[in-house]
Amino acid sequence: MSILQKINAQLDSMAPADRQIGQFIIDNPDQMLRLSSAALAVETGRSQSSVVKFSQKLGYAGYMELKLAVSEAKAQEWTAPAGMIHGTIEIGDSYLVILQKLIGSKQLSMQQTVAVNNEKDIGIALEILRKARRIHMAGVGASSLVARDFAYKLMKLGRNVLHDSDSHVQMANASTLGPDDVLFALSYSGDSIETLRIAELASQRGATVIAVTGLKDNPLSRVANIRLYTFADEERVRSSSITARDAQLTLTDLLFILLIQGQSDAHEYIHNSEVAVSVLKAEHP
Amino acid sequence: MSILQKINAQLDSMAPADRQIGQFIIDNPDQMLRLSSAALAVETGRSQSSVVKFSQKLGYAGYMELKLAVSEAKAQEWTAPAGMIHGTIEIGDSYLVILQKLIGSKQLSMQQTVAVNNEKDIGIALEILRKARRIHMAGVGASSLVARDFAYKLMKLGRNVLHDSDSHVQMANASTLGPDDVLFALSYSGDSIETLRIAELASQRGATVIAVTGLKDNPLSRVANIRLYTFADEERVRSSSITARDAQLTLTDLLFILLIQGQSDAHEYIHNSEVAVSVLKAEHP
DNA sequence: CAGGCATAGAATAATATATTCCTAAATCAA
DNA sequence: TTGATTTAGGAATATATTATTCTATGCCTG
Repeated sequence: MSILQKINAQLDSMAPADRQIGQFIIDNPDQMLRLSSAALAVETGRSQSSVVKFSQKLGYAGYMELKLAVSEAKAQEWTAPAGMIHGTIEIGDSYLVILQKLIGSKQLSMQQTVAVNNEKDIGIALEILRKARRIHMAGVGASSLVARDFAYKLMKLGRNVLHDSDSHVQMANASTLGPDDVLFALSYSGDSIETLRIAELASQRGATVIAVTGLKDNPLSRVANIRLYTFADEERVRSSSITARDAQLTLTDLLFILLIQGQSDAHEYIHNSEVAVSVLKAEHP
Repeated sequence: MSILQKINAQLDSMAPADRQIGQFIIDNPDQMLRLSSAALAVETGRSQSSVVKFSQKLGYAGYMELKLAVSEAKAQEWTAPAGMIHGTIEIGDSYLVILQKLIGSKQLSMQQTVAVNNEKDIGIALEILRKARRIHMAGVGASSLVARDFAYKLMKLGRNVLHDSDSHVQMANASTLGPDDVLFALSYSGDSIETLRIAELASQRGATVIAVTGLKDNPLSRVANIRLYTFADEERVRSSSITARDAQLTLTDLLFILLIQGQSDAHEYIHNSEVAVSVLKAEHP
């Protein structure tokens, strides 16, 4: 939690002088960075000592430390954008605000997604993907596109991957899975009926099931042997699965990169696939 | 460019005292933030005044300003990760380093992509998409997935969109386009032969062509009426089109959000599509 | 209503920063 | 080579900033 948010949260339980100082900092963090404690006191109509005490009450050694904390918070704000930190994208929003909210929530989803999966689980999933005789990707709707993207990438590494956007075909394929095979199932809600049934079938047939779902408890991850999670910032970009898709892509990209790391001939494979595709490029660019 | 990089770049052309101070700051930025000018002088074996002068030579009013700049740079480092700022993901990299490099380059691509397209061009593209009788999406390989993702989204808004992953089908469809129609063509390189031919055909038939390509000059954007650009940080995540795809998605997501903003019944459409899909969800989650 | 307690400003002490000044070394010109 | 001139860089100092202590005031509680 950034210092600005922290101040904001505590604002109500503060004494008048502190509240006034805190409010000013929240409203004008940039200006505050250029003010000395005395100057800030003048701006807020309070005393210089109150400013210092304010800083100390927040747990900092003094005003200077507070300034550093604010500067840091400001710098991270472009990452998780300015002002209305928890705003949904609204009808009246300006172009710039929409931009910031969109980028901000995309970034948040990405960061949280890598944060909620610990290295150990990722490592286990990698090991399973490495050893798999055959990998089957399951996912419908938006998740189908992520499944396909991941499938393409694994194919580039020479892995034996199967994916079809038609869930009936997926189901038929799942019926051929065996103990050495892996089902990689994607569903943000974790309760898409087709994906769930496919996972159940794969599980019955002894295949290892890796489920990539949202954080809350869901049927799909209950079926799975390995559970990986995605975090989507639905708060800000409501009514579209943009961030859920970004989170899934972040996770599959990470797995892909890590697979490359562990496969010594990976770059060779990728190079070959690029050369092959380049035949289909225009000759004079 | 961050202040740490700037110092690093100028290091060679600095006088001994300044070089020593600069080196210390580059090596221990965290520590530096907690040191006073005098304390830093002791650490580096130089005088306090040299520290202040060092700050001023870099263009800051004084030591305090330099500290703020360093703090900011440090804070942004998690965004564009630590240390080897221009490193590709290497074989020996640790899990954390890979994570940082991956997230960092994803974020960079997103930020740069919104930065390279000015509001005016985006606005024109939106207007064209709004007025289009029919929108045809073209794109092969990884771009095909982005095209499909964007197509799904526009369908949710009730727009008349066409996409098929098979380039022959795309070409056949393009042959039916007319002056009121729009071809939305995606290709990072801008020289995928199929996409290019489809765009040429669409253009001949009088359709408006919107091209989404990388920044460098390319055949596809030359054919187009409207040129939008994507920025991919291929530097760090080499040998895969991860960031190029992220950039394309960022751009199409932005267009989608902006279309929603300008269409009063958009949320209704989306709501209806969600209700419709929810029939396919498991009943007891 | 007295005593304790919290608030907050004034005054002051302590620190930190910026400037000035000075010296020694380096560079340059004749 | 030598004297003039510049430059680097530290010591000293002036200034500014920050932190602490002290005190007045109001407020609550017993």
